[in-house]
Amino acid sequence: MDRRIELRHLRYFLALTEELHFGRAAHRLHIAQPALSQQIRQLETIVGVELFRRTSRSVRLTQAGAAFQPRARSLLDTLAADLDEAGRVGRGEAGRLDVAFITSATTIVGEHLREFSRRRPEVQVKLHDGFTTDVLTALERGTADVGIVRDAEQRDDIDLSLLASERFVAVVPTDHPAAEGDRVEARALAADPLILFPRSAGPKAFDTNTQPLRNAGIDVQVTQECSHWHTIVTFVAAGLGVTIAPYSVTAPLPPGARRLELDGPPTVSQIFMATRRGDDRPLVQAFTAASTAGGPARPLAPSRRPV
Amino acid sequence: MDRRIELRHLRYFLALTEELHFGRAAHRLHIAQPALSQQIRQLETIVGVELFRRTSRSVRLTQAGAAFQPRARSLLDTLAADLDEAGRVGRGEAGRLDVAFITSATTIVGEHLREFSRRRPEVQVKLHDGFTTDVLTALERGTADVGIVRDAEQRDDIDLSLLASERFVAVVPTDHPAAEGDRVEARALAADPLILFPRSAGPKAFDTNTQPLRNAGIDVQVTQECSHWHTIVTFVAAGLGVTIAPYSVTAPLPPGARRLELDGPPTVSQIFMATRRGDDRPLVQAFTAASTAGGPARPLAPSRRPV
DNA sequence: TCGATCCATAGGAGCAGCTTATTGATGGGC
DNA sequence: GCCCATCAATAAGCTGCTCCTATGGATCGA
Repeated sequence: MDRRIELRHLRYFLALTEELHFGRAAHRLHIAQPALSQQIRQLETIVGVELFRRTSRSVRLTQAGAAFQPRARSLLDTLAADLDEAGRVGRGEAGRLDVAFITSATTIVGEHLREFSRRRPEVQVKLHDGFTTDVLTALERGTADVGIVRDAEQRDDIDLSLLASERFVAVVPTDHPAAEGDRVEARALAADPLILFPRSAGPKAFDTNTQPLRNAGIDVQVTQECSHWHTIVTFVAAGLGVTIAPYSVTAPLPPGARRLELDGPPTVSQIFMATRRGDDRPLVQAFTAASTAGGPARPLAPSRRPV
Repeated sequence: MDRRIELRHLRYFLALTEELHFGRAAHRLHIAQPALSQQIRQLETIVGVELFRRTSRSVRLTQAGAAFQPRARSLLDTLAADLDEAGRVGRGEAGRLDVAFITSATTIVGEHLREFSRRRPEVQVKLHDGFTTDVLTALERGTADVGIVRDAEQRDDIDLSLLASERFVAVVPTDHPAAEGDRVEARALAADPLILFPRSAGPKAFDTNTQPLRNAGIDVQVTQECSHWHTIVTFVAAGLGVTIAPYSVTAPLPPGARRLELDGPPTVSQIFMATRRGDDRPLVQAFTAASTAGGPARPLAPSRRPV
């Protein structure tokens, strides 16, 4: 007789605490009265104490029963909420998403995030900024669920989906000869020292970034290597050289630097969302899908499950 | 197929989250592997999401499963604690006890309470002080579980058990002729105005309290009626008259009043614990029993129930 | 004293959950 | 490259628990 407690016991117990009448409580539970008597008795042997004091004329809660009632009630409520929550997580409506992104994409990530949060207000997004290598490492190791990188190369284990494109622009010191106009031809920068991130930080990104110069027949030589765009444009403003940068990292510019549109065949920088290949988790799917237009993603009336 | 969730599902789910292997988890649960597969599948249809991603080589938690695990764990732990608590309440080892007592018994109630709290540290005692009528009313109405009264008369619906006895003493102003000694004969107070509570506040208590005077052949006439002993002895100290009081309410006395032992046949005031007749709740029994000597009331190793 | 009410008990039936046996898929070893 | 080991899913039958109906027994009002 070492039966274990089941939720049935709690459900029956609570019905009886409310009705204080075996017949009515049983009716409400859609069972016959003897079944309820049995189960309540069983619960009492499990707990080891009398929960109801009954005569043939009345049913009253004992102190132990009175103490147990709110706890049982709360337990069932909690469980219902937990099931609901698990369901939402499973459908990608709630949960936590780790997003790793390169610092130079902060503006675009922010825009995307605002849209995603509107669609999935219950999802907690954890952000991690870093260099391209950090982002990819986080993705590989599972530290991040989604990575956001710029001009990445294709890989077997990673899916890329385009998040945004933006043109490259030139950034020159305000005392540069070309700084008086709004536009510049790449070849006009041939003699200037070039400030840029090291190629090792992202070969494909580096090559894309310098494409306008190579299109103009310039032999690309980086005079000053910096890791952060913020540092690069600051150095430009200080008159140490010029750079070619994706538009979004040049707004705003520090005083002393000036942005110029590039003449010639347009080259774009592409920002990708990167996910592990085969990662079909709903939240990941929802995040990458948030850039595409679409209706509200969550059902209007979340179904409440009986417990 | 609208089966309801049961604790069995949670127990099986948790075992599987820990083992991440159907065979081992089933073994630990003392069931066969297919039974576990069935129940997990059933749980998943109830929740509406996949909780484990399984291949024939591996079993992994999904995000929904990972989100549900700590909640399920906590639910079972909570339930175990709740059952434990209900058991303790049922055995009178925990819970709440409402004790109504007369103000003049404060000292004795305090002593009794200290002993009771030592024995039942988990019981929360709620105290209500008032006059004898308040105490009895609270007991009748169920507002109080135990009442503590002084020199009460027997009643059909209330059980009395003696808590303490104490002698009566006289209290006189320090300028009273008898105040020079330590003792006094009751008849020496015959001419003094008597300060006491009204007889209507408790006829039996009043009669007991005035017994020493009546033994001395004095016709008892209360000159000044007060409800609280504190007020009575203050009036005595102010020289308005004398009184006869149970010892405990005369310690300490305000300046200006002096306590004298009474000569003659001793009369005692009895303090009773009053309970509703037939109230066999363990806490009530334990409280009334706390005055009698006895070992520790709670088992040394409370049994932990499996859930 | 009789009847009504209501909880407990008794005995039987149906089904949920368990069992063993087997299938099917995956991955490692020779 | 084939075979075997591993492991979860499926199939089919059995067991035991929960529920049922019928009845007993206690209490209260008329």
